[in-house]
Amino acid sequence: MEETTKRKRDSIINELVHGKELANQLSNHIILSSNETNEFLIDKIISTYQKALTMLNVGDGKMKDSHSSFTNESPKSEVIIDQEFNHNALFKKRKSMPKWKEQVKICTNTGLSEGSLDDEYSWRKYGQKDILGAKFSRGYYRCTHRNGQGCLATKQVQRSDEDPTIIEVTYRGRHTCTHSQAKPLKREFPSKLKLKIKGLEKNKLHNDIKNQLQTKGTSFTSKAELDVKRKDLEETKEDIFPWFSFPSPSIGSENEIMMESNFFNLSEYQLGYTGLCQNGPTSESDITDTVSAPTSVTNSPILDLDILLQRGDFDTDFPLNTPEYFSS
DNA sequence: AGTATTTGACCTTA
DNA sequence: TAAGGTCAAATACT
Repeated sequence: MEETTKRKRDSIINELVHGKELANQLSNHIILSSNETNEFLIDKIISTYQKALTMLNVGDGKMKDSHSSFTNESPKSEVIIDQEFNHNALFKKRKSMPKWKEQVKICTNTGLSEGSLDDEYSWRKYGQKDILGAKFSRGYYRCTHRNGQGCLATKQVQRSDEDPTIIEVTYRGRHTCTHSQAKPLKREFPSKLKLKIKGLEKNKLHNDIKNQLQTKGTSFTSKAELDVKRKDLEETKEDIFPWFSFPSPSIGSENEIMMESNFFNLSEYQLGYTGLCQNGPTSESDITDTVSAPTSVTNSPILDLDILLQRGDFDTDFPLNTPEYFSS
C-alpha cells in the first residue's frame, strides 16, 4: 500500500474513533434524561461508527490491523450480527416508546378517510390489518420523515366499533423531525383544504359570504370542532399537543378535554376551518352545537376579512365552510 | 419519474 | 401458536 493512502486511511480511522467516543460520551449524558428516541438515535450513530470501523477492519474502534484494510475481506459475520442486534433493539425501543390514545369525532357527512385526519404532522401509511373482533381494520402510519430525519413517531388509526364517527388514534413515539416542529400552529391559517373559487371576483365573494352568514345568524364556527376525548396513558397534555395551548382543566371531567377549532374569528363573522368536515354545518343542531360550544379559546387571532382579501391571502384559496364555494 | 398506498409475507410478542 | 405490528414488492397516483 502506498504511504499516502495509508496515512489517509489512518486519519479516517482516527476521525471515526474520535466520533464514536464523542457519541458514547453524549450517550452517557443524555441517557439520564431517558428520552427513548434520543437513545435510539445515539445508538444508531454509535452503530454507524462501529460499522464503518468494522468495515475498515478496525474492530471496536481500535486499530487492529493496518495492513489488511481497504481489501474486500470485510467481516461479514460481524456486520450481520450487528444488523440483527439493531433489529431486535429497534423492536425493544419501539415497545418502550411513549404511547397515548385519542378519540377524534368526525362529522358524518364527510367522506374523508381516517388517514386524512389532520394532526399537523405528515404521515405515511405502511400497513393495514384486520383486527380480531373489530369491525374496521386498523391503519398503521409512520412519520414521513422517518428516513430523512430518523423520526420514529408512528400512529395507529382505527374506527370505533360502537360509534363509526369516532376514530381512535394511538400515537407512539415523539416526533424528532424538524419539519414537524416548524409546521404552523394548529390555529394558524390552514393550508390543507384549499378552496377553489372559479369565476368569482373578490367583491362578489365578500358580499356573498356576508349575505349567507347574516342569513344563517350572527355567527357560526365550522363543525370543525374536534371532540378530542383524550385518554392519557402515559403522557401529559403538553407532551401530546406541544403546539396547542390547552384551556383550563375545568372544562370537561375525568381528564376529558373538549377542543374547539374555531381557528380564528373575523370581525364581522366567525369563520372556521376543518380538515375533517368539508360541508360546514348542515343542520340546525350542528350550528347550535357549535355556537354553544365552550368559547374557551381566547387566543385566536382576530382578523378582518377585508384586510385578508386585500392582502390577497384568499385570492383563490378560502377555507370557508360554505358549501357553495367548495369545488368538490 | 417520483411518491404514496396496498397487501401478502414475515417477525415479535404474549 | 395466534394476533398484532412491520416490511417491502407491487401497484396506483400525480
